[in-house]
Amino acid sequence: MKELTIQQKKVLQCIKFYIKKTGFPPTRADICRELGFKSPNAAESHLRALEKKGYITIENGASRGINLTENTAEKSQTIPVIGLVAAGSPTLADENIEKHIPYQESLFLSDFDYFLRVKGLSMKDAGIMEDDLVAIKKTSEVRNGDIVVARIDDEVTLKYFQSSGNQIKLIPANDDFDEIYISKETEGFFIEGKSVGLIREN
Amino acid sequence: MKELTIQQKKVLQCIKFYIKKTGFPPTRADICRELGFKSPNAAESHLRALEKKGYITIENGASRGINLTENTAEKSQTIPVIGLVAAGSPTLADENIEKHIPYQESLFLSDFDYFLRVKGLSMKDAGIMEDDLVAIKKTSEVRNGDIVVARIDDEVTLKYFQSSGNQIKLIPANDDFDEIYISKETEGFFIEGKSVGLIREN
DNA sequence: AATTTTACTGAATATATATACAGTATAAAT
DNA sequence: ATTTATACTGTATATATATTCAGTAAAATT
Repeated sequence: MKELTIQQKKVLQCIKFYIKKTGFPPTRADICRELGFKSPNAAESHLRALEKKGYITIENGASRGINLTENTAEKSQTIPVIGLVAAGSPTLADENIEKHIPYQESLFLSDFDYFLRVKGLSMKDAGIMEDDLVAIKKTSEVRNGDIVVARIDDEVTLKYFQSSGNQIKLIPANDDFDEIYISKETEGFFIEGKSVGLIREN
Repeated sequence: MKELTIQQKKVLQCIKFYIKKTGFPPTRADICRELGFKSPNAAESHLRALEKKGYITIENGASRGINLTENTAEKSQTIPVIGLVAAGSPTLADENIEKHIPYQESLFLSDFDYFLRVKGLSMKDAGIMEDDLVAIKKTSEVRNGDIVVARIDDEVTLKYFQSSGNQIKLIPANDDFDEIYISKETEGFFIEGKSVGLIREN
């Protein structure tokens, strides 16, 4: 999608805020009032620019006929929370789902698939504490230094990822825990995904 | 909340559907078209009934000025993110607001007023890292062990709170930092609020 | 039995609103 | 170098829209 100018961003923010506040979109005059414009045509032309760039649609002739595009409006959804149990993989199967919590798409910088409820303190020095919810993006494409969800047979752990050649090192962020060395081809070894965010509910 | 008649339910559903479809509320004429009424006053009086029963609010004089009540539509809101700068208190003044992020009411167990962007590692051992967003509830009622936002003159810090008698101890969660001892009556000392949650965006 | 609420039609109207037109000026793209 | 996009002010206007008033009629409430 085409980039917006600073003023266009302001107008778009203004529309979002107005809808949140009132429940319906602003008129040209409302936008002028909010942003200090003195002519309704200032708002009009910004709206047409936003329309042209695909951020909104405008129903011609309708009052307040502004509609935020799907990309523009943050949709609220629910996302599952999965318990990190010693035996049992974090799948999206019903029996593993602790609960669903609401979230906004743009909460984190990257999108993600589920929350993992952390047990234990093996990633303490990375600021990941017991009962934290780690946002996990399901992917096997991980890079050195990523915090990953690794499965070894039925055991699931959250660790730093470090690979060199054929060997993978899973490094805890806590001196009380040991590093795990494993070969890429090991039967039952699998990278479930990586951490892209965290929520602490206390 | 007072019960709705079948027709009133139809009108309410019509409004919800129209908003979902178009992004903005219907006019009286729109409702008539959708439900087959021949007079705009049919819609008008239904709207006033819905308003009277608390399902919607109507902004008088505004076109499409229909707003679904909180009970009627669960709205998502935005909450400000405030930078924790060495000099300058975390107020909700515009100049301190980094950005707004969307959130759902039930994201954390407690409600809160703003997010504080963490600078430095003074609370590292509590799992609070640089650039984390700490959810702050504005209150001066804090208990020993709470993580609080304390202001001393223009300096704002995030620390564990510990009080005994008239003396307050502000304890970092990092051995590299020193504890702060202060009297309750100290001029310029103030508890801004306490941490009730955390978000890490990486 | 009397009153209020619901559920409309139909007509009228003040005003809220989108939108076009005429300008000015600067920045960006071709 | 010329065109296009950005970023407005200011005026004007057709029409989209809320809203009031006058009725009719059945159902629910008091």
